[in-house]
Amino acid sequence: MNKIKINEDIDLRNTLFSGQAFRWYLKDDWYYGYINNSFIKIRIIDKHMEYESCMGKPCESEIIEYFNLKLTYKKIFSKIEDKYCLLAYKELNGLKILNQDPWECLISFIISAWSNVPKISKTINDLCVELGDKQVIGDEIGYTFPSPSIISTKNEKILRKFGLGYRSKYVLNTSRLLSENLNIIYELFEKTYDEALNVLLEFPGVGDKVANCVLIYSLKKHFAFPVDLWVDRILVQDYGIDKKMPLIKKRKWAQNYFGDHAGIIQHFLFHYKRKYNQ
DNA sequence: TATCCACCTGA
DNA sequence: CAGGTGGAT
Repeated sequence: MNKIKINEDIDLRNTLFSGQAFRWYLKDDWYYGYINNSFIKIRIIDKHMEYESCMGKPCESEIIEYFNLKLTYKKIFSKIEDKYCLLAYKELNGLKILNQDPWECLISFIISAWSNVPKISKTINDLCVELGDKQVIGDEIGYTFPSPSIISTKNEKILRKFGLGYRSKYVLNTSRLLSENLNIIYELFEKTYDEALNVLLEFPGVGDKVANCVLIYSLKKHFAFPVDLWVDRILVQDYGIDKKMPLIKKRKWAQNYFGDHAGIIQHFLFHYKRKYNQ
């Protein structure tokens, strides 16, 4: 059994089921999912993460990167005085913001538009089962997330069968744009938040919310701040922001208020609101 | 620039 | 009605 020593607390349930990733599931005390598009099972026992993957992928360094284990949350929140942030941090200790694969993340959040977590997960899973490659760990079967060139060979009608609905043409056209050169999104790691945001907004089905999700959940832009329905409620109900304020203004207000790690704070507030508040 | 609404689908 | 976007006004 492979093991990684864990220094900070990790809460796998809150981390993997807080709406930032959609393909993890729990079975027999193990969490099954994908890191860099490779099937893996993990669990935490006595300050160690135990894992089993297929043929050495993902490797230890990829897992550490995926869970952002080098980032010290305590340090980030020690500079925060806001009471809601501190409450969410206290209640959700061990929640991590993941570094997912940007391509899968981009398509997943395009699919997430005006939907709900169970349906998003089902749709993505159907897509992978139909178009991805099979991977096996023990008795469990997994499927990789299909590449842009594979999705590009399909048409809107086929994608609708997977339950994508009107998002089908967004997924198809975004895939087509990236099928020639997927590097366009991996190059965003090197770009600033604003530059990367503007590149993402060019893709069909990607607005300010989806782009900011991709930036915070896969491209390590901690300043990114997705304003969805729940975060909007938080800003209006808890921070007294005018409900009528346009979405982008709300986002900028929050980034200014919360600072460099606004996106990380956002995820704590978001998950806390969903879990404990109405 | 700011508001309005169609767009798939399943609970 | 649900974790938006794009197009029109």
